[in-house]
This record gives sequence, structure tokens and C-alpha cells, in this order.
Amino acid sequence: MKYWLMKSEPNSFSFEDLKNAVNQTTPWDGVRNYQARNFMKNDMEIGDIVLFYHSNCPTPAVVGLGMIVSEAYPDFTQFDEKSKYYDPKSSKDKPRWFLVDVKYLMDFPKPVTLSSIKENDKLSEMLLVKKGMRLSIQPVQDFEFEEIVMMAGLSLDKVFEEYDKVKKSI
DNA sequence: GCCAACGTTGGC
DNA sequence: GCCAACGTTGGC
Repeated sequence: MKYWLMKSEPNSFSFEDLKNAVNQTTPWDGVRNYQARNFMKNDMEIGDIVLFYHSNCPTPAVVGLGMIVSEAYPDFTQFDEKSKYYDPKSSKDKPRWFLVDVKYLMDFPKPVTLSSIKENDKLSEMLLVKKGMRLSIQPVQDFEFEEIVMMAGLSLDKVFEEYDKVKKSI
């Protein structure tokens, strides 16, 4: 099982939106970057844990946890002419863009802000804080995940207790 | 709203 | 294959 960080702009899709979604699950559509796509297509597995990150907002922060609950499948928005994610160069025979479904796992008692991540020496290697890094989906190391969980005011025990429950439900 | 740092596109 | 032009990301 692996850990990921996924960015979302709260004014288009927030962690609250995920929590309130049907099944508390959403297809992670609209990714149009090959590196990010490849993570979803090749490296993500059902049961992987996601740090849900709010970007492009007053206080950028990791605000909670999600879980990958599907294999990768073609992003339907690429075929929809009315979607802003429409890609005329893609075809149903040979889809270019893929996505996974993400399910709500749990809230953070305290959001872990970008500035607090930057201040934590243990997290200095996180892609998030590297200059010029704009990837919307990033791999996260085990110890980085554990550190962020601590900063959020949670324990790993609590996380995995909830994790087991949600995993059984998918 | 600004703007630096990227990624993509397309002419050549 | 090069690279200028353009569009996007995302912190501030």
C-alpha cells in the first residue's frame, strides 16, 4: 500500500464536496498532465491512501485523507465536447486520459498547512515544497505520511482503524 | 492580480 | 528535433 498527495482547488472541488458526494466517492477527472496520469494508470492501487490537499486558496493545506477505490479507467470528460476537459485528439478506441475513484476516509482535526510543512525539516524532501513543483498528483513516502498524520493531531492507530472499516466497505 | 516556473503546441 | 509562443499552475 502506497501514499499519495492529490491537489484540488477548494473553490472547484473541496474535501467537503468529497465528504458530501454520493458514496463519499468521486472520479478524479480532469487530470491533463502525463506524469500525473501515469501515477494513476500505472502505480496506484485500490487501498492506497491519499493526502487531500487544498491548493490555490488563502491557506493551502492538507485537510484530510482519502482512499483509492478503483482501478484506473478512461476519464469520461475527454470525450465530452461540452466539458472544459474535452480532448479532440483522444478517442474511445485509444483514450489518452485516465482517472481513479477517490473515497473520503477521514478528516484531519487540524489541517496541515503548507507553511507548517515547509517549517518541518523532516518534510524537506516532499515534492510539494520543492521549487517549481506543480504536479497535481505526487507520491509520498511512508515516514512523510506518518509525520503529517501526527501534525494533523491524529495517531496512526486511529487512521488504520478507520482505514480497515472503509476498505471493507468498497 | 501578479508573476515565476512549468508543460504543451506547432512551425520550421 | 529545436525552440518560441502560449497557456496553466499555484503561492503570495
